[in-house]
Amino acid sequence: MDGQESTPPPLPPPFAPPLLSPLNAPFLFAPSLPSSSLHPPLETQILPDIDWVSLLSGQGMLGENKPMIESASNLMAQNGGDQDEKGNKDKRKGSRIKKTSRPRFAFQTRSADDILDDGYRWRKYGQKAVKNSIYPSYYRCTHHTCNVKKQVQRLSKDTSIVVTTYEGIHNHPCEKLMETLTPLLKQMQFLSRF
DNA sequence: CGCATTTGACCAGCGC
DNA sequence: GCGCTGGTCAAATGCG
Repeated sequence: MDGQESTPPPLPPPFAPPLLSPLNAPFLFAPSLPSSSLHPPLETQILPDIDWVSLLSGQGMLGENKPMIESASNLMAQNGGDQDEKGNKDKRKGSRIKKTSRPRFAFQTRSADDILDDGYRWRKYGQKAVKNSIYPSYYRCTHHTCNVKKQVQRLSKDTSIVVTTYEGIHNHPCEKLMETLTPLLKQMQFLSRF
């Protein structure tokens, strides 16, 4: 554990598709903007709608950039973004939604830390051993109106690689980003008066 | 005291 | 139809 990897958090999913719902547009690119709290990843791969079997069995895509935006936006178009999940809040029954029913974005990141600071606040709601992975953790965005989830797990073949999967699109601005940008925006407004 | 994490149980989807 | 697996819930616990 040297400092080799104080991992640069990969950019959260929403950064991707300009094709996504215009409703979310204002926030789509936010997290990808550079800021003191959002460092660029040292080594990050974006994965298309994940093939966990090949991924976790060592055939990961590290080394070959694969665009995932298309598959993600397709999913989005089919499902109307993270708008689903409405109506199945009633207790546990029926609360589970079909897998792949929401846009998903995955990153491979070489990191010592499981938690990547993407500027949003996350609450862990579960962790359990699954067949092809080492105790993946499940997180949910703490924003009350936001249903975005993410799954964090390490490759069984190479535990230095963290695979982060985002599901859904944030429907609110990134707090940290806003903190960072606010003074900048004010300054720009001020300068634009001249 | 409030919020986040842990953890076991529960449940739905999928493959056989 | 049954069993397995992954994903989620929610109570208990920990921490600031």
